[in-house]
Amino acid sequence: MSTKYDPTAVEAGRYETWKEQGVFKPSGNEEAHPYSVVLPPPNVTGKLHLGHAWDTTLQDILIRQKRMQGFDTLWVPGMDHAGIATQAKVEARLRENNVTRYDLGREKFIEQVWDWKDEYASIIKQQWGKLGLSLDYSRERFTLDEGLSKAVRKVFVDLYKKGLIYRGEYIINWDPQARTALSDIEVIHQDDEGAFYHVSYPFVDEGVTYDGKNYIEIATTRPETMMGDVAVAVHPSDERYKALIGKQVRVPLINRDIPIIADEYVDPEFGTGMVKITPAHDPNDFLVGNRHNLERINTMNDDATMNEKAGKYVGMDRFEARKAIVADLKELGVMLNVEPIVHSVGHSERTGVQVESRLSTQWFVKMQPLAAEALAMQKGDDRVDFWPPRFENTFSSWMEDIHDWVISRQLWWGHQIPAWYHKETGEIYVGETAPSDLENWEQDNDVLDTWFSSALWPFSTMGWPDTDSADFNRYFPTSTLVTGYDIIFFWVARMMFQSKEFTGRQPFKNVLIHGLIRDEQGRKMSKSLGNGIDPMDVIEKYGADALRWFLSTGSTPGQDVRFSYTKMDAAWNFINKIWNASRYVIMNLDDTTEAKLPSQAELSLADKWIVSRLNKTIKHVTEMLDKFEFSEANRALYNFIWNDFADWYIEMTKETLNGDNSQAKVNVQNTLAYVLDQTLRLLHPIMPFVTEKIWLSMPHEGSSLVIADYPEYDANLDNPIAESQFQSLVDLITAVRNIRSEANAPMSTPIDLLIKTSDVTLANIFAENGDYISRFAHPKELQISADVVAPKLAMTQVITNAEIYVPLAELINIEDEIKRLADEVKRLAGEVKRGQGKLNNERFVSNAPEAVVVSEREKLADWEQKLAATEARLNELKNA
RNA sequence: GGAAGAUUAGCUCAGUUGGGAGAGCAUCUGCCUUACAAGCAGAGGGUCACAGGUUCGAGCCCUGUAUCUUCCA
Repeated sequence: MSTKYDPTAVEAGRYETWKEQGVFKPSGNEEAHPYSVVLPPPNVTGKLHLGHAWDTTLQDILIRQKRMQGFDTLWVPGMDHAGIATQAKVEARLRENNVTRYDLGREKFIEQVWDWKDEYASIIKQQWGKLGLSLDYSRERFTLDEGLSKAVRKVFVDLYKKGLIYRGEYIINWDPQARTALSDIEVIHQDDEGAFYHVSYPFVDEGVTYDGKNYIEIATTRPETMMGDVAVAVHPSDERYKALIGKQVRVPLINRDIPIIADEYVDPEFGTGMVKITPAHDPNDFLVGNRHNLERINTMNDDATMNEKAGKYVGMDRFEARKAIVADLKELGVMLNVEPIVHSVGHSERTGVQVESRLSTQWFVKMQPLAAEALAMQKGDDRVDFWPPRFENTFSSWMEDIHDWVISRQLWWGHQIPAWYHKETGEIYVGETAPSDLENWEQDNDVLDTWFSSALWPFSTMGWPDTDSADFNRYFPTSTLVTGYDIIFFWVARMMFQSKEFTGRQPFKNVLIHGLIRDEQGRKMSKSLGNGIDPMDVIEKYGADALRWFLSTGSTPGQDVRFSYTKMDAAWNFINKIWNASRYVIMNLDDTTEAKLPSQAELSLADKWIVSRLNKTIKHVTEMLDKFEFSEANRALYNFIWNDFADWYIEMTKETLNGDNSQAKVNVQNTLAYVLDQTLRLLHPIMPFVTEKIWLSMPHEGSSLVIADYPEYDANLDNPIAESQFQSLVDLITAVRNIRSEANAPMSTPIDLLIKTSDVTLANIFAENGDYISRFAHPKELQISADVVAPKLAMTQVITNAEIYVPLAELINIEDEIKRLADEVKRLAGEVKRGQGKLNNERFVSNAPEAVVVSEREKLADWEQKLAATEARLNELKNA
């Protein structure tokens, strides 16, 4: 083994070996409980980023731990076709050669997208391997594969037959670049700089005035939609405008006469309290238009250029048209005021362009009944538990105020809608298979929203709609879904209502929600900022295990985490520590060493102590992982390995291993191997590569840690007495180190060590462990006795039930020592006072739990003893 | 406008039934001790945002305020 941890060497070939061994497949053990996870399918749009690495690492930790614990584990991989995003990428690639998808035609274009898909799918699979994910590739799925497409068709047809899918002309969000409809949640609202254009609309009839003027003032942020104006609305109870209701005003530029109407939708407080109504270009106006039977004038083409309804502006892009219209209004003298404002503007999540509200015919899912079922499910036994629980509010408040879901997309890449229109009669046919007289029908050109298929993922990947399929019966509902809070609406909620509707069950028992990964400055990683970090680069430099350690440490559930190279350094350092501790252990084993714990009778104090500490760590780590508290589990492992095992236990074993007691040596070897073996098992789900590598280099049974048993807590191994006795030893050694440091007396400087104690047990422990004291404190002479007489020129440390003196005639500055002791007395006196204050408080003694009072008494006694001893020594020095 | 989260050491963050404030990094001091100098040993450093309240006891529970972030409208 090299003296430094080299992740490249450790990880090379390991993943391939695991795949060959087939250790990622379910055990198929009928006796075992199943534990299943479906991987959130990454988009085939591109490579995996750090967010994927985080998400999948958490899943792999869970799956690997459960597998080792004997569950029949299944982790299903797969990818998402990501309709709009992937299509946009392929179109962009074509555009480089001045080709559009229309030049190619639908069929040829789709072929190109499949090529793209194959290219990125293979990159993504490589990345999964680099991360070490224990996926069952024999069950890999793709949202567009035959089985999943069948599920999609069945769901569409069933919902249609139940009246939960309908087709109609409504106002929807339109992406004019991708030229497709978008659902509400695919629109990102952001504050943009714009303007309120105040325009005068003159009254048609002579003599009509308001506020002494022959016009009214209308404010709009989107003057380019003026050509579609069909009314002006006021609030019915707005006293200012009551007299105007029913009057006509004339829209400038196109000179259309439109009525002033009353509608409750208008907010009298906002602006002038008058709004122009443009039903074909605004969702609220659309509703107002419906209530008043207003005409819908669509003035734009699907690429957001103006159409013939826009008069002279026809052919202009919407933003050009705005400029031209503003100029013309100024020219006409009807532009009263231009007021710059910052307002919220919708942008397409995928293409980034400003979204248009557009009137068009689309397919919708009627959400109310489905949402109600999902909400009801959450009140029963078959509920989905959110971790942390607050995210259930995110889910339920969205579900409670749900809008119908636009599911048709004017794209080519995706599941084509299983609806056909009769060429002559116009009749609609919806079915899982095409009509038999296909020549008379034309299939709907549109495809379904990608999320329509992702929503079925937990059961469509298990063989549904074949409800007799083995996987569906064995592994559904799944155990845990892991994903980020940013797609609770997009995905989690939709899986929940579709699963409830079609399987009658929860799709997963738990949903673990994590945050986003940010850059060192706390900014979101994005292409435009160029601050994204490729997980493969990180793995290249630090190894997958270090990345996984970082990703599972230092953040609390649901909270964002900042990536930082400092933390990656710390992760690498920790693994290097594990590597070297293991190296030490392995170097010191014999051929006969077994990773088996010797009987209690054969264990030394240090052995009992480390075993007890390990046992507690096992308990804590298991409990924390059961609650998805990865960070807490990792912290316990870190402290155990670095502070307990490496800093203390290993250092102590050097005494025995270099000694001449061969039986003691064998026991220590076995204990070392046992503790390391157990520790590697605990670590394996988190850092699979390095643990496997080390484990295979030491005495072991079995072919791989992947399928080895996970450690279990054993109450018999808890040893509070050993822990407390060992602690005395640690306190003693620390005290001497402290004195050496204070007195600038390094280990090479010889000292004498005088321990004064009347505690016989303690004196025995120190005497029995004299070798350790020698090793760590290097005393020239060691004296342990109840009647030690300390010379004046000695430094003092007081520990529980003992006083420690180190005579240092040449090195000691008596004034400094007096000051140090005086400070110590002050500190101890404060502790004693605090303890007494508590215990003298009758209400504390009677109200606090018995255990707390007892521990408070013990602590006070300890402080009092230390105070008395320190004070005595201080007076001794002062009076001498 | 509604909701959620955050505010703890110089920096990044833990702190899970309320019972003496922690880690990593950074800083200071001393050590090449036969696993690791990317290491070891020792040390310093915090009115737990602010103001009230509940309690024998509050970083933790309640109310309000401030600042920042996110989601929704």
